[in-house]
Amino acid sequence: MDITLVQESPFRFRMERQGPMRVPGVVFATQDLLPQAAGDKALEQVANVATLPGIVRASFAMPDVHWGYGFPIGGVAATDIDAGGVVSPGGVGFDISCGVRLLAADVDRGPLAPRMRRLMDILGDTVPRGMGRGGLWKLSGRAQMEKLLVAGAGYAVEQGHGVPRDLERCEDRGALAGADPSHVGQRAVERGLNQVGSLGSGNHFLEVQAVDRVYDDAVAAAFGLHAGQVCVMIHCGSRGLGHQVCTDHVRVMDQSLRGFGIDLPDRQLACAPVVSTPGRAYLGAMAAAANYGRANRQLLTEAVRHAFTTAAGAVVELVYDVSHNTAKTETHDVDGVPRRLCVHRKGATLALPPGHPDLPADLAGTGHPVLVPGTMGTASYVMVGAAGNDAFASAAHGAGRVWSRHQALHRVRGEQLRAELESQGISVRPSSWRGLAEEAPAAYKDVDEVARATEGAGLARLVARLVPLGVVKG
DNA sequence: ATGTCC
Repeated sequence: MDITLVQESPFRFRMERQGPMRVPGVVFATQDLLPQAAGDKALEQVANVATLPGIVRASFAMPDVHWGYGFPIGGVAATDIDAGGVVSPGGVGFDISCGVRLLAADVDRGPLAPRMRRLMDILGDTVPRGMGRGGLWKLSGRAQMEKLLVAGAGYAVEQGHGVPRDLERCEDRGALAGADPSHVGQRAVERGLNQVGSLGSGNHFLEVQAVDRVYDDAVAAAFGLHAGQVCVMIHCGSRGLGHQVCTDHVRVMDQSLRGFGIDLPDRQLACAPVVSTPGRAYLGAMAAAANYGRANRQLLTEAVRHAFTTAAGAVVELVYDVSHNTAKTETHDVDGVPRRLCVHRKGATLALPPGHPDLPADLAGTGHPVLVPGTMGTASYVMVGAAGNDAFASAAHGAGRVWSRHQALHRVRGEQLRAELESQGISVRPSSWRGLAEEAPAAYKDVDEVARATEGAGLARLVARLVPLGVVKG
């Protein structure tokens, strides 16, 4: 297909429907943010997604869009469940329920400074990270795992890992509905037993940050944030369990495609009707893995609280926890008619507008928090859902890669990067030099530009900018 | 993203 984008407005580009595309493509970006490298396949993936059975409105891409497995990362696609719409594991990603949790401390960066070294030492010693290596909580076996897979962060809190108030500030109150552990295979369960409360690797991290700037005082106050305040941002997912769930169900769907008569431009878009045996099985397993990811972030919160209490006598509260790799059943108006949709958000954050019934009561008038992690040398953003978002209430989830991991390794040395960050006053506790180099700030788009485009496109509004003080790197 | 190949 010949991919041509037409600029519709300053932050919105349109890809006309052609060939097997059932809907157009829509990319929210500035010219500078569009994938431009020769051979970049992200926009081709936006077009491929537009061919999926049952897709409605458009195949959307957020400002941080980049190439991924089947779907682009930063892609949003909704299918009509009652009109043969499909669910695709590639539209969620291998790291099911990968997401971000933001915590706010009752201390500002100035007073914390003398305690920062000790705080980072404790976090560095107590936050499990890297490949394998275990987690904070070892589950006893499948029976206990199934409770966690159904109740997510709620099960962790019930078992003493956190306080009930935490759940008030979790998307879906900490548990995605519809989890069916019977569709989570034994290998997935075994991989997950010893990884609850672990960061993993790749782009996952735990950062101590400070609120650098507030754009909306009222919303920031509703979120419990003010300028100068110390925060902690946790970015991680469902580890080996989520990966195994994706692998297992992609295989099943790949084999069932012919039976459903589904023709795809890319085998990585393997999918099945939501209303089908493999479709329901995947969604049940996906929700279970999503809940594992949420419990994972709940356990890591406990390590943060311990470190802040010990190093600084400070109290840490949950601002919000969002997943940015999910497929959720939601009702949206399509052409003026309410439809039950399967909304895939792969590297995209739920961004409900003020007044939406699914918001926590104390944020009902504010809107859904949108957490946009940047890079360890730049900044991260807190945004809030806005009215008029036609991408099914979705927004960006991060900066978005521009260099492949291979390119980053070729151009950056981990030891040198750490020295540069330390000289900027950013404390770094890596798990490997290679992993650090792959995540160099230069490997990413400009997160300030991504946040500006996200607001300009009407997807979400700016609330606060956070800057890193210390990085515990997965 | 991932016991970076069962």
